[in-house]
Amino acid sequence: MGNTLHLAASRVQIIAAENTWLEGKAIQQLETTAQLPDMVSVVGLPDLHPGRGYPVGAAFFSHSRFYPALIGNDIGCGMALWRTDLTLNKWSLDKLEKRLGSIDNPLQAEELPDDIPEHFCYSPGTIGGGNHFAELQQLDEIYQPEMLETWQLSKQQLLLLVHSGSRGLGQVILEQHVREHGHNGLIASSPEAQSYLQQHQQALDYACFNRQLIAERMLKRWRAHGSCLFDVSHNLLTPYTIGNVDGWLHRKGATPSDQGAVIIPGSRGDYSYLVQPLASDRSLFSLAHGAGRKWMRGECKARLTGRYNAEQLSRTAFGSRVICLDKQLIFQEAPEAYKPIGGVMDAMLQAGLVKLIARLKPVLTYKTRGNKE
DNA sequence: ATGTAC
Repeated sequence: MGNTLHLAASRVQIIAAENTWLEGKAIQQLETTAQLPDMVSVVGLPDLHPGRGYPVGAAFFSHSRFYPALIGNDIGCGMALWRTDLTLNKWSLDKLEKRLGSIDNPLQAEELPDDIPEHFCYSPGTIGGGNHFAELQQLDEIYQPEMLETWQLSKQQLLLLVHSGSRGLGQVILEQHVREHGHNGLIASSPEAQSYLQQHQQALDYACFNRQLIAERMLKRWRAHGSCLFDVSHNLLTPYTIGNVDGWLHRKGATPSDQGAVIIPGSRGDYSYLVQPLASDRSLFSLAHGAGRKWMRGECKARLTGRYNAEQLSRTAFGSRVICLDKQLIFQEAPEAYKPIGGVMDAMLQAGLVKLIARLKPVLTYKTRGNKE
């Protein structure tokens, strides 16, 4: 191949600004992943951070073989943004919080449509743990008013953002895969690959359906109505042709830039940005999926415990509220544990990957009502 | 990340 040298030089790309801070371990993981057999190129996005062996906030392009372990257990995890008819004039924060109650218990069979696939049964209607959340947001700054007209969105209307995935289903799929194939990946033409792709699709479908269940469940508690503006996954595998290579695009915490408008959320105490992606092969058609962790989960409590208690962490600088009765989790998910979203956006703007549509700020975040020490 | 493994 005539362009081997060029390929070798550009096998690992990182989208970053001068002030983007990236953990060394994450870059190391990115470089290690780039060495996997049949890997063509990898891109670290500005929210790149270490994961279990492989980094999060990255896209990986391979040919003839793909790696389910790169997608991880939460196949189909993503963001759904809903327009609602809720306004802060109609409902106080107190009332919204009270009326929402708990959505920690899975919906029962009788609360679900009866024509759904059998595997849509893993804790339906629940958001799960970790960085998952459901959040009411309010428009704060508008850069492209015409986009909001297209969505028939006024400044008073609250938006509902749901970040969740395929719950136990993706976990079962990955576990079975790793048991049988370890981390060697699958030859794309093999029957095993076809089988994984079929299960992967089921997980994508379930994750999307689950986000809809969550949104509808919340709106019902508020006696409100809404409609989904978009639903985009950031953990998925897609067949793709890039630079004349027919291969496989793995996105792990990487938001697609080829599916229309998307949202890049900050931490629960930071802004979120609605953006119009400008698709680019330089970023493997991907964007950051959020702010990216700054601190490891295990160290958050010790780092913050002298400054805040759990109660204080349930209120943010925006005056928004975070419903999270799990004491460990609220420290792990504190705004300080994440990078500021501004820097992530700067890196993507400088790289010409996005055009801003609007800035949103949090109003009420749901994590869990499960009371845990 | 996970109807969590010990």
